Amino acid sequence: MSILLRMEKTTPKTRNQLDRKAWVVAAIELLAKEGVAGLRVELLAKHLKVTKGSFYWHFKDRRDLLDAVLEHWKDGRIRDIVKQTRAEPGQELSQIHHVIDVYSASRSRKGMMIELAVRDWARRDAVAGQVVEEVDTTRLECARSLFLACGVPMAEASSRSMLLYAYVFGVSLMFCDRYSSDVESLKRDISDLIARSASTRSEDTPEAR
Amino acid sequence: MSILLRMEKTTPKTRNQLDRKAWVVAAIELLAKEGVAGLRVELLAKHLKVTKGSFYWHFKDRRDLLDAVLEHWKDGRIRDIVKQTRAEPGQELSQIHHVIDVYSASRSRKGMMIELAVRDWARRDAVAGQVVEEVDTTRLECARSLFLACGVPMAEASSRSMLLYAYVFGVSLMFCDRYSSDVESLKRDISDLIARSASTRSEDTPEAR
DNA sequence: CAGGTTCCGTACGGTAGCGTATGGAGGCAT
DNA sequence: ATGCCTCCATACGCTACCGTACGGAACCTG
Repeated sequence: MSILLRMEKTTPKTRNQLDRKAWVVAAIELLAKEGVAGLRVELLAKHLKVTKGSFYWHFKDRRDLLDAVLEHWKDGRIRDIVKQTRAEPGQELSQIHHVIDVYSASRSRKGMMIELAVRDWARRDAVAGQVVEEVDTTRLECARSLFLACGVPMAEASSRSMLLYAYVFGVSLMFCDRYSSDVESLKRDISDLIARSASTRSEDTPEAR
Repeated sequence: MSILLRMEKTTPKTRNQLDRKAWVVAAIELLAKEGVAGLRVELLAKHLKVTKGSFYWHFKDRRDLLDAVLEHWKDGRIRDIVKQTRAEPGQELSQIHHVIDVYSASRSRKGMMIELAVRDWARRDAVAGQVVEEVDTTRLECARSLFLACGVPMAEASSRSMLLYAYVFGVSLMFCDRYSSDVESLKRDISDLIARSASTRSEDTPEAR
């Protein structure tokens, strides 16, 4: 009966059957901690309390896993972007600040660790590079549209979008904790620097903050 | 005779004797290409046309090499910082733009590859983290003094310094080539955004570059 | 020239990781 | 119950790498 078949497929809790997604999720976890070079099959299997015999049933080889990781990450990121850059009319400026805040390393540390691991990976792997490029393009377009909605002209909206994402990635691999005593206010000031003209662009209050 | 001894020490061209520095230089080369995980003893020896028997005479183990690489990199970076942030009075603003320009990935690509490799390394290694922190602190202080010389108040000078370096590192691991048709003008605009208030801070010529 | 030192090659044991082959346990169908 | 299919364990060969032991060549010193 196909009904019973589907019931088993949808609730495989009776046995701890691993599927591709479970492997990919665990792989991303390990990727965040150890980097691509540390993403090894047997180590990953140990984390999942199984042997690699299971792995090579679900995946052709290690590269197959890596590709699946990239696809999974790309889909999740792109879904996240459109969710975080969707602003109510008039709320675009605060939404920009929100985006900067979300990516601020201290907040979602785990997500940033994955991000940095993937980006370092992308420096030497063409497939990863392609994925990062697609994610970047989507992010930059979404951020730019936010700036445009604030009245920022096109060229400057592009510049500020690039500055925004380059900053959040760059600051997450700096050690700014020891540099300033008050890191929070420092990051708030930088957030204002990146988004400033979006508020002062209304042709008045040049000194307003 | 100590004279002959020193002559041989200073001109060891007769034989291709390798010293620690030669190994470290080659190691940094490999580090830029493959990352820390790819910095392996036997592979490095092959690049130098010798065997690892030579390596283990000059170094206690692999970690000894890594520490030497970090020290060498740190010294070079700190020397470079003071050289590039030393501005003639009145030339501080253009010097800021120059610093941004130098770190712009397209220029000194190799140096940035090393930089990114070290920073990714520093995310998982305490010693590398300490080195990066020291370099960052020095860089931020030097950049801040440039902003201060432009008349920027203390808090904003700190913010803009952090923004500057976070940007140059962040943008170097993005793929902005496909995003904008004119990358050069885009980067120039961003450079202006980072340094802008330094010029408008003189309470006149708000439209001047 | 004899002896010591410096520097490097060779050979070895040991570990970790990739991928394959094969068997086996459990669920599912007839 | 029997056979098939799914999923995983075990065992194996292979490679790459680390670190050590030892030998030898080139050079210096006396």
